[in-house]
Amino acid sequence: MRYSQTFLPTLKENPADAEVVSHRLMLRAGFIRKLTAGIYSYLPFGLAAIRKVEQIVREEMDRAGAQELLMPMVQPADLWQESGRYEKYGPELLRFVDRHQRESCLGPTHEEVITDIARKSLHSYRDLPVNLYQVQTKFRDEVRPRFGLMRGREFIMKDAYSFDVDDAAAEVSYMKMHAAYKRIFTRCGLDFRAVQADSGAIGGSFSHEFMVLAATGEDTIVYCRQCDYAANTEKALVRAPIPAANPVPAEMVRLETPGKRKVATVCAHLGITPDRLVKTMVYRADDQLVAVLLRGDREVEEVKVKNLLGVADLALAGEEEVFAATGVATGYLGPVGLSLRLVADQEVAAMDSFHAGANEKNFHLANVNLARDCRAEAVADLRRITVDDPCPACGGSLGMAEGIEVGHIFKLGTGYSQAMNATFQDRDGQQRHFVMGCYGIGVSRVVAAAIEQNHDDDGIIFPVPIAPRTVILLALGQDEGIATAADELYQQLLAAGIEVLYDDRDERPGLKFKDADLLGIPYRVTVGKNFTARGTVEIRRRRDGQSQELAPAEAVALLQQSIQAELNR
RNA sequence: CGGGGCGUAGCGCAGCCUGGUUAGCGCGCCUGCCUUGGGAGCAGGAGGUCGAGUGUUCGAAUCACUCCGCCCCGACCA
Repeated sequence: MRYSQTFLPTLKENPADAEVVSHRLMLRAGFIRKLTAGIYSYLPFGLAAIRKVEQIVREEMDRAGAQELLMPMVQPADLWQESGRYEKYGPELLRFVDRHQRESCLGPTHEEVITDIARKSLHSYRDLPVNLYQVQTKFRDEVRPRFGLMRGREFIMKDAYSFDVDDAAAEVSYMKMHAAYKRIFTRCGLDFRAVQADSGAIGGSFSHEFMVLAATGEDTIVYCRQCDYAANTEKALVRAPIPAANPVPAEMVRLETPGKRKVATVCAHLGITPDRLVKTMVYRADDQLVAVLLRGDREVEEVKVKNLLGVADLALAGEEEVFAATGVATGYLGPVGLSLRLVADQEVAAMDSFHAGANEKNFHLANVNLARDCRAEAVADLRRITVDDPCPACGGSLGMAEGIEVGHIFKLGTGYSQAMNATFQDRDGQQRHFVMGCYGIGVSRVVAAAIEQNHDDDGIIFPVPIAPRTVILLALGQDEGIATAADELYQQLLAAGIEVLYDDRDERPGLKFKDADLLGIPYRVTVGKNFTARGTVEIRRRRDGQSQELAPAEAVALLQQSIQAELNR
């Protein structure tokens, strides 16, 4: 492919509305263009990278025994009403009516459609197991699309759905996908972690997220330095603390703390450390106010609170709201005699005594004991895990990292098959519900994540397997001999089966180098002054800038070999 | 949805507060010369409903109101 005939509109300057690296670079490298908020066109090179990922995904899904199909994007509302999600899904589901006034929606995911297919066409246990997948554009009307392809409203996703006769078989399907996902992301050349996304309420872990490690990740994960435990921090369980040695505290004491409302200032005033103070955070959980008790030096993990309370909405309540409900200004709130629902972190329950607000302006209490002095309706793990906590699995030491979620697999069980009455007949003639699993990969996000993880100040640094082209050939200068040699080398590279972008443009060297770096093509071959002088061309690796001078024929052989080696990794 | 910011040429911006010639600058684009190993130089040129509407005014990119769009920060997810 000749650059002079390629649609590759690179930008010298940074687009104003792109903050994140991958977004900025994809725009600058001419990979994508925005149509409207969260909706992008994929230009030829952006599409090429996406196709590379898709190809790897297809190969590995097929290898794992899954079969590709393609389902509609427009879906009738009644299917969603059947599963109950038409109400539950919320505004992220884009709804509309067609000319016949039929309610419809754009598919954000395809459990309903696939379950409908299964119930109509899978009738016997002999038909199972089945795993069907598609690579398709999804639409989710995200509250807040951002970061280019990282969180678009329209995005390309591979989604797979498995159908099994029972739990054990479903687990086998699940493990196959887990293994396939590992292969996929490894083959893409990404540094990733598979993390637990749910902590085994059913006696095992049946949901994993696949995280590409990158500083700009939206999620934080914890991992163990001793064992293979890894989890999204939101879901990482904190080990229950050992209860205090002396469970019989002294009597409560009222202490004056004038104007001291923050943990730090209260502690300084009282001469204690934050781990001796318990803070009372008030949340609005759906429509109710709930107080959450937590050690002063800890942070609430809102997902855990949400799960404990079983609510859909959780947000810190405003000061006025809290005052209206309790008559106490925030900063002096405490668990003793508080008129709100009260839940406590397990750590608080394990303390023999602590300091807390007195529910009276300018006063705090000392020697409070949860069991003796407060009426907590629940004690649970409600705080965010820290690197100082022991590994929930083995007690080892933890590390933390930022990650981008590119894949998510989980066992669905019979939720959908029951709601939609999808059954098969088993060996004994019984009708039974399919045990399902579903498995997603954000294909377009994988490309963005790859760039977040692999770039420098000059541009993208693609891993070979997902690079839109593996080699960029530069012809520098007007010299006839150089042009001829470059043309020849181009033909040789093509003949060797190498995907090469041949920069044959009549441009100055600096510009060509800059574009080559920006595009992130793994190998650059330059035919220039050294060819005129010594008959050699330069091969330069984008990742580390390592370069060498070689005769053209040797260059072709070396490239072929290096590329193959990286593809087989 | 709440909070903050921005809409002026393909891209990045100035001009607006303090209304008043043909609305500017850099990059990119076109033509010519020149140049060719890290985004060259010179000369000439094309390109604008100043986001939209309404209003104030003799006069609006500039002031007011309304609407639309986009970006960033918080609650969701591939």
